[in-house]
Formats: sequence, C-alpha cells, structure tokens
Amino acid sequence: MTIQGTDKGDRVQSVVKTLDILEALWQSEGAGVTQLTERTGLPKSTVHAHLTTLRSKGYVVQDGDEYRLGVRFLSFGEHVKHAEPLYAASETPIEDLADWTGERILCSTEQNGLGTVIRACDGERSVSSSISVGTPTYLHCSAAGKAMLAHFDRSKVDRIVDTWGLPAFTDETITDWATLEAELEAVREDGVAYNQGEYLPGISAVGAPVLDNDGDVHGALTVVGPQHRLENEWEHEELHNQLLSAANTIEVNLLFSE
Amino acid sequence: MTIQGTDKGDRVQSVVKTLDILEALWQSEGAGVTQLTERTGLPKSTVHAHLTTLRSKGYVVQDGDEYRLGVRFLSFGEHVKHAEPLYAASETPIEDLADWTGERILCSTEQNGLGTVIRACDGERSVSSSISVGTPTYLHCSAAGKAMLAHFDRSKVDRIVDTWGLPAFTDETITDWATLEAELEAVREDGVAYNQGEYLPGISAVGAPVLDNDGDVHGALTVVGPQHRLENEWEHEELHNQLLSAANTIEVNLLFSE
DNA sequence: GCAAGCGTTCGACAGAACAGAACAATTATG
DNA sequence: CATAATTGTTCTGTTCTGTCGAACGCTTGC
Repeated sequence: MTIQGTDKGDRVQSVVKTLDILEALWQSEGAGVTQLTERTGLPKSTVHAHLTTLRSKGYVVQDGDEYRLGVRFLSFGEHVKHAEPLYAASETPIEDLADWTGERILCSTEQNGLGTVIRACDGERSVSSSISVGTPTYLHCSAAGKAMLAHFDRSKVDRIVDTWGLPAFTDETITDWATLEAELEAVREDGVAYNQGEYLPGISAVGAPVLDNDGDVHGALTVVGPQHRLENEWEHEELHNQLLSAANTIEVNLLFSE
Repeated sequence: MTIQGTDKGDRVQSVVKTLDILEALWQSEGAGVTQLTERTGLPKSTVHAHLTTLRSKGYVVQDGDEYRLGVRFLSFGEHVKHAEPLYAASETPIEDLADWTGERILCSTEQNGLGTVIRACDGERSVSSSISVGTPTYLHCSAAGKAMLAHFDRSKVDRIVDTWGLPAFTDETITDWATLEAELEAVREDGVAYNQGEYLPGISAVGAPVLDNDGDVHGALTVVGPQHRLENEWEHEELHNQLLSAANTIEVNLLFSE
C-alpha cells in the first residue's frame, strides 16, 4: 500500500516523477520499464529517461531487463536512522521489553503526520507482521500513533487529520473525529494507547509515548501481538508498568544524549 | 567524502540536481538553504524549489531553518537491504565470527563498481571505524573489494578501474594497475585478500569472497581491526580458516535461499 | 535602530523535459 | 521456421517548466 501525500508544493515536476518511479520500484522489488509506465501512468520514454539518470548516479541498478533500487539508498536510510536520537536511546530498553513480553516491540517516530518504525525487536513468540523498520503508518489506527497524537498540540492534530484523513483499514478503524478525540483523551488519562485490530485484523498493540521534559513528543514504544493474547494479558497492570518503565528509560537516555 | 560518478547519461537534469541536494544533505546532518547553495553550486531559488518538492513528498523535513533527510528513506534502505540475499544469509555467520575474533566484521556487496557494507557486527574489542552499513567504498583499497575484484571477469575489472580509477587515500594505497593485478593474482591463490592501512591509516582488514556454484561473486566477508593487532594475528592460519569457513557457511545459506 | 543574514517569493526567458512514433532485440505463437 | 507481439531503447519537434537573479519579509546580532 502506498500512502498518498497532498499534492501541494510540487514545484519541480520532474522530481515528483522520479519519486513516483522510485516508489513504484520500491513496491515491486524490481520492475521493467513497461511495468513502471503502467504503475506510474508516465510514458515509456519518460520513465526510461529517469531510470537512465538514476542509474548513472547509482540510485538504481539494472539487472537484465529489470530495474531495482540501488544500495545507495542504504546509506541514506542508515543516516536517517542514526540521526534520530531515539534510535540509540531505544536499543537496550526495546530488547529488554522484547525479552520480558516475548512479543514484538516497535519504536516509532512521527514525521510529516505519519508514523515510521525506527527500530524493531522480536521476542520469543513474536507475530510476523508486515510492519517493520521503515514502514510508514497512519497515526489514527496504530497504538504508537494514538500515543503520539494524544500529546501533540491540538492544532497539530487538526493539521494531520486534515492532511491524511481517517481512512478505514478494518471494521474497527476509527473513522470519525469525535471518537478519535474521546480516545485521545482516554490515552492521556491512562498513559497508554491501544490498537485493537484497527489496522490489521487480528493484530493488537499497546503503546506508550516517549516525551521530553517539556512534554514534547519524541516518539512511541509499542508492544505488538495477536489480538486474543494481548487483550487478555493487558488487563494485568504488569504489562502497562513494564511498557511505561521502558518508555521512561528511553526518555532518560535521551536526556543524556543531547 | 563523496564519491563522484561518471556523468554520462544525465538525461533529466532536474533529477541530477535533486540528487546532488540530497547527497549534500546526507553529508551534513541537516543544512540550511544557503549552506546547500554553497555545497551544490546551485542558485538559492533552485535549491529551495527542489526542497519544497521533496518536502511535500516526505523525503525531506524542515526543522526551523534546517532541512534534513526524511524517514521515508528508511523504507528504501530497508527494502534494499532485505532484497539482497546476502543480508539474510550472513546473519549468523557474521555474529559467530565477531564473537570468535572479537573484531568488527563486515559483509559487503558490489554494485556499480563500488562496494557497500550490507551488514556489520562488532566483537568485544572492535575498533570504531567510520565504515558502517551503507558506506560506499572503492574496491581497490579494501579487503572486501580486492576479494571481489579477484573473482570478477577481467573485462568487469577493467571497466571498474576505468570508471573509478585508483585514487590514493594513504601512502599504502595501490595506485597502479600492475601492482593491483599482481595482488589480485595473489588473492586468487591465497583465497583471502588483505588491506594494510590502504584506506584508513592504521586500520587493516582480511577479506574472503562469497561465491556461488558458478564462481560468480555475491559479496565479501571482512575482519577489520587495528593494523598492529591484525597483522600479528593473521599469521596464524586459524584466522584464515575461521574467515573462510564463515564465508563458506554464507555460501551454503545462499544456496538454500534461492 | 541599523545591518547582515536567513528562508522565501516572483516573473520572464531559455532550454530542457515530454510524448509519441519508430527502432532493435528478444520471446511467444502459429 | 516464420510471424507476431513483447520488450527496452533511441530520436525529434514542441511546449511547458525549470531556472535564475532580484526583491521580499523576517529574525539575529551589533
């Protein structure tokens, strides 16, 4: 699934086209020119011209009749990861929490109104979800997203909902503002946010925000697991405490890293 | 340090400009418009137009008066990593080798005539080198590079040397073709390649190629460490054996993954 | 309060990106 | 085995757009 952005500020249209091609390439682990013309709606020669340029710079490689993303993007990706303070600060806490819960733990951050997983760690009985490092997600239908939204300024929340809307992914997805607003208020009271199969059917999550001293949001920490298992266990306060404690450890780590 | 590519096939010049801006941004963990203007040689308004476009697509974020690479690149980076068979195949062998040697172990691949580190693992007494996952490197001055070059077709080696040349980084760097050719022959005989401070002063490495059944190169595995320590120890055949054994394990893993 | 720096906007011109058709090279198909 | 239908690639004129320098607010430091 691709997440479509608002199309404001497309000053340089060739760049938009190149990005569309790269995104199509990203979704398809290698594709030919014709395949990319269908996916992007651009004429063959245009796609070809862009691919040639990208290839000459090493951002795309050609394997016979297939083009793939080049390893050059690896350096960008690693750079972004390490530039994010959360990445270093979350290493130990996330591992400990994965050991303790046995579930999959994610550490996410917000950018441009979307969430992105920065670091992931599997526990013994982890579900293999499609959400892994680098995956962009909507905020209104994820535990991490709701944990962050709950601590944003009201104006920022408005802007995000305005930009991205509240699209439904399952029957459980919150699609109206009133329900979301009530839930965010609950998150602020409980300290943790839930996701009960609102994005992927059968997959639930509990999330806690990672804040700094001023109350600004750095990101969120999430425990992901099968709905039946997690919803039975999160009744126990112990899961909350461990989650909040891990989030707090990250917060402390962040203090010393800056 | 930026690695400059050959400028053939710049069909879409706006794309080249955008990539230049992204690379400048990559080297500087956040920069302002003026700073990017100086670094790229492009006029301020052009840089701004490109940044606006990149921002609207989420590939760049604005923090006050600074622009940084966006987390969107994380998804590309992870995609590239996981698309590379070596990534999964090298996980266990690289960890075991790091434990055994106590040194830093790298697993690299070649693309476009340059090497790129796909996976890294630290041992107990690892040196903290500037080479980590995603770093592009020249092949003629790295152990991994020489291990790979030694098993490429002659025509491919010629093309690579033609494209990238043999630039010097230290006094030890091989800068002429005759010396390189002789060394590649030695690599084929020994099975392993050395780097004795040829890229970073004081840093040495031993590398072994990862081949498939047809003798085609998949990548290389490298032990990196301080020159004095590594050069004393690599006299012992034990290091060779462990390195070659780990490389071989990866080769076997690759057989089963395809 | 002035000046220097920043990011941002504007507008006119040159030139570059675009689209469509034609090309070569390969694979399917009869 | 020949033909047809793909593929990726090349070519060329036209038009639209990317470009650039100057001017604009705005903040920061003197």
